[in-house]
Amino acid sequence: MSADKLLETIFAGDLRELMVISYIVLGNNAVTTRYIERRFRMPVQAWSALYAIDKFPGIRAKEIRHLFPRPQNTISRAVSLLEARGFIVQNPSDSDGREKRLVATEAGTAVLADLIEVSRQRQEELLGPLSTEERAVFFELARKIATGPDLLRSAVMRS
Amino acid sequence: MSADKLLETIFAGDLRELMVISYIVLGNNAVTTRYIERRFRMPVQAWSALYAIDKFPGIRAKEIRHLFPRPQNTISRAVSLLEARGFIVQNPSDSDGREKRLVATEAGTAVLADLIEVSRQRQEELLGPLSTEERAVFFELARKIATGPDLLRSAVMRS
DNA sequence: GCCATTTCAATCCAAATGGATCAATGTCGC
DNA sequence: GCGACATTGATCCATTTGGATTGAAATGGC
Repeated sequence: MSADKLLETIFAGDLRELMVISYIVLGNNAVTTRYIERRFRMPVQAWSALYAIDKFPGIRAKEIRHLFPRPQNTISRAVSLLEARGFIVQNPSDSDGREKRLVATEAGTAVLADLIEVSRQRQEELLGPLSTEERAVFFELARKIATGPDLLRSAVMRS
Repeated sequence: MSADKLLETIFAGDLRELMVISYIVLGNNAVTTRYIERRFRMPVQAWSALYAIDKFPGIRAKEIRHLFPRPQNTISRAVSLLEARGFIVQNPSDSDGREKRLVATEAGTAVLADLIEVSRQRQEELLGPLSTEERAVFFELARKIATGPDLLRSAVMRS
């Protein structure tokens, strides 16, 4: 059976919304993750962290998790990598000796600019099939889902 | 800074669409993957494969990749696991000795019914913030993105 | 028909992942 | 101000991941 036919059937089932989201993300990751790892020698979570640090100078590691919900040790390692590359510095917090305030360096901001530019282009490509209005609607609906109460903690899948 | 404030800022940047999609998926995966691994002792890709096999009896391993774009060895392992559990059988193809036609067993169909039900409930929860109309619009736009020409192969991120 | 090339799926193995634990620091009850 | 508990971030280590290779089978060129 052709790929199109297979997809059509899957996207007609009860789980269509989960399926289509999963498909977009798996497909896009295959392209994006590989490219970023090759070009920037950096796992995706490292550049996500750099993005967060640049946007919010002085952010703490645990706050990055609010933006990119990944395991804690993943963030910890990403931050170590960014420091080792000279893209950020970790300043011990004045008010709490456990915390480190993370700040991007000039080198970090510079590499991030390239990352953002290629990501923006990729975003345009990905959203190419949508008109400007559709794109705005899509974002607004996705934002509703993202900020809904049950995204991070589920009643039906409670552990 | 509060989690809400952080998100609001990220969702206002140039990469807002990528950010919101990534946030939904990372957040949902943290919940879903863990639950399914605990309850069904099965990685997500195994139940995805089972879903595909049940929907398309006789499907070949490589075709599953058209539905769930994951590395080839991942599918191969998932199929082995499903066979070891007695959830599918692999019938050598008549027309091509390399291929195996995959078919779900009764046990496979039974466990899949539970998986589908809990996933459907999770889907309702996740999409709770949307009205019925919004949900239909969201799906239609996501489907457009998913079936667009540049999802699986990128010009700006070509490797 | 024979050999080179392609395709399907399994396997190898270095690297990444993430749950669990740990050490250091802070907070709270009294 | 002392002991119990909580929180931050680093590290440990068994498991998983995925790019690369392999082996087996099919296809194509001649």
